[in-house]
Amino acid sequence: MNVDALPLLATSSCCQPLDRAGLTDKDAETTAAIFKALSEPARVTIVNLLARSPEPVCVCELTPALRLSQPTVSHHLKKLVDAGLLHREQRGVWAFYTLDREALDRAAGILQLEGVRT
Amino acid sequence: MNVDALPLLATSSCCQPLDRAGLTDKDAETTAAIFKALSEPARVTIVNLLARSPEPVCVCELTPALRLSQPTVSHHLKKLVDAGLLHREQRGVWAFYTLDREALDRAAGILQLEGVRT
DNA sequence: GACAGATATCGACGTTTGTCGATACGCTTC
DNA sequence: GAAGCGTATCGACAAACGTCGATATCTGTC
Repeated sequence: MNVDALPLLATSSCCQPLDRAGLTDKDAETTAAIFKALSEPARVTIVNLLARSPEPVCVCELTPALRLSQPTVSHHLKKLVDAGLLHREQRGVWAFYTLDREALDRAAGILQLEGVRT
Repeated sequence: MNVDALPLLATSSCCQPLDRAGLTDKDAETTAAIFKALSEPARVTIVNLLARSPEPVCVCELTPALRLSQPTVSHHLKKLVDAGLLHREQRGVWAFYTLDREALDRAAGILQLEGVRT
């Protein structure tokens, strides 16, 4: 199986807590790439808009909300899809995007350490 | 109170779930900045090393582990401190760093949506 | 107070990234 | 199949970033 072809958040080693032992260079790279997807204000806003909608959201609705050009919005959407956080769905000429809430959950899991808390 | 002078993860509006309404441009910027701190493999490795240690860790221990130059490691540590994820402690000539586990928890909270799950 | 060692800051460099205009692609309709 | 529309890709550019060598700063020691 070609892991590199999958969205980051679908790979097997992507979502282990940050306090696990034996973190390889590749693991660190994968984890960093996931958070890099969320490291731009425009992409945070996209996730926010999708998180608040129970239905898939059209690009034609995202573009004016972000006040960015259409190619730039498309660029950010691709980054989020590549990271595994969003799903794309074609409806006629329109493209609709959905937030993968489970993927977001798994990303949160990376930040939840296993150690006993006081 | 000058919020800008505080570590990101200590500001009041930093850690609200990503599905809340009324996300401003500034909120998106703050949230993105937090994840940007975790968007580099070297910094992920630093957090991993600190998460696995119950004691503060010396820079002199981090530098060889990261296989990066001392100025570069210092640079990454500063980024993580500025984000509010790490604390710095001076012990003689040595600098020790500690992971702020509560800050990491709050960062995880951003990714945990409040909506009812199916 | 001069010295030695650990860490932070500075300056410079190449790479990556966000942004946009222009253009290509895919779908629907006539 | 031609035209129109929504979206993705391409090419270019400026800004941001990671990296390192050189240097400054701070601390403890003699």
